[in-house]
Amino acid sequence: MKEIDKRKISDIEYHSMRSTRQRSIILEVLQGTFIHPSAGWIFEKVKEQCPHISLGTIYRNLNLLKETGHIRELTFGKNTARYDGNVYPHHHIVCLECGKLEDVECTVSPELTKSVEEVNGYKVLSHQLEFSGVCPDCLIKAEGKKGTGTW
Amino acid sequence: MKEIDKRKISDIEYHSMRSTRQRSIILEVLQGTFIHPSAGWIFEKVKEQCPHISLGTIYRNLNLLKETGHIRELTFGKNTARYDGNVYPHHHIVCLECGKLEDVECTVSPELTKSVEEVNGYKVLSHQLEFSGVCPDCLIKAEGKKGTGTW
DNA sequence: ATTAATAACAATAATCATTACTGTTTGACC
DNA sequence: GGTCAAACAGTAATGATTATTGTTATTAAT
Repeated sequence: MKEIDKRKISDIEYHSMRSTRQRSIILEVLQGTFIHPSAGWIFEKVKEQCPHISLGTIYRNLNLLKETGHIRELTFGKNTARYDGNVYPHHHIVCLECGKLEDVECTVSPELTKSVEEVNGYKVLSHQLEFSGVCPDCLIKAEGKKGTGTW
Repeated sequence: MKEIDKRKISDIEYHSMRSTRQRSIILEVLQGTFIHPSAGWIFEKVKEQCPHISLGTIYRNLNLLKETGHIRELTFGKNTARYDGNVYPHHHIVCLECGKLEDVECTVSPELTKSVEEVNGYKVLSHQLEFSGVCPDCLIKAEGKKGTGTW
């Protein structure tokens, strides 16, 4: 087997994927937003640069990028899956009113994981902490409505 | 408004639901298992006592029971929803090999929630901590396979 | 540079959990 | 027992995601 010079190839290629225009645009779009978009949103956005792309391509590439560790897939409750270009470990909070999904800076103590492994006997590979509530914008709207008595 | 004598009516009735045979059986089945079953599993189980029940009734009642706080709905990743008759606050761990879903005894510190409220400005209403890994049974199976070199 | 092999593509059909609809039955209250 | 809304069974519809098919484009070797 021939030795590969890793310096010459892009991150995507190193992960044994071809470098395609569609794939690059999808990754760029996802890394250029903070809204943790859905596959549909990404589809619309990528179409601006690549009008003939199909939804299947979006899904196929999101799965590939997820498997190679370039992006994260977030599945919150029964809602449609959303994607995160930030793979640095972090958690999320979702607004129950408007569906907004934001990052949360906090850490689950490693002792907690260790205790779960001891008590339940599992090998713990990952954990996910999800908060849900009402975002500042929706809190203000609710306050306004209360004041005018429109509900 | 007439005063209701809460002692005379069941918990379900107090929550402004009729007491129906189907609904009672669904709740009983769910409270009588620890496996956190899916709607389909509940459907099969309830059919033993109620052969003509339809899947729509299962879903409609699971949603009603959830909304009235009798049960919890667990949505783990993209998997099908699973239900928990234990509404006492607790968290879960899922086995990535066999899909088993078990309870975990641990608490997320209230300070964490408070800090999220302060930093992100949300009113936090709930949180969910989900571990994933490999359960003891599947760990043993994997060990066995390694030994015999069958993979 | 040409070409062969194959990964990725667009378009579309299929899947599957869940929800909505329709006409019928049943429980709660008088 | 009669009334009537709620709940039912059965089934059709929905919608996100996945699979399929034939075509195109990228890589790597000649």
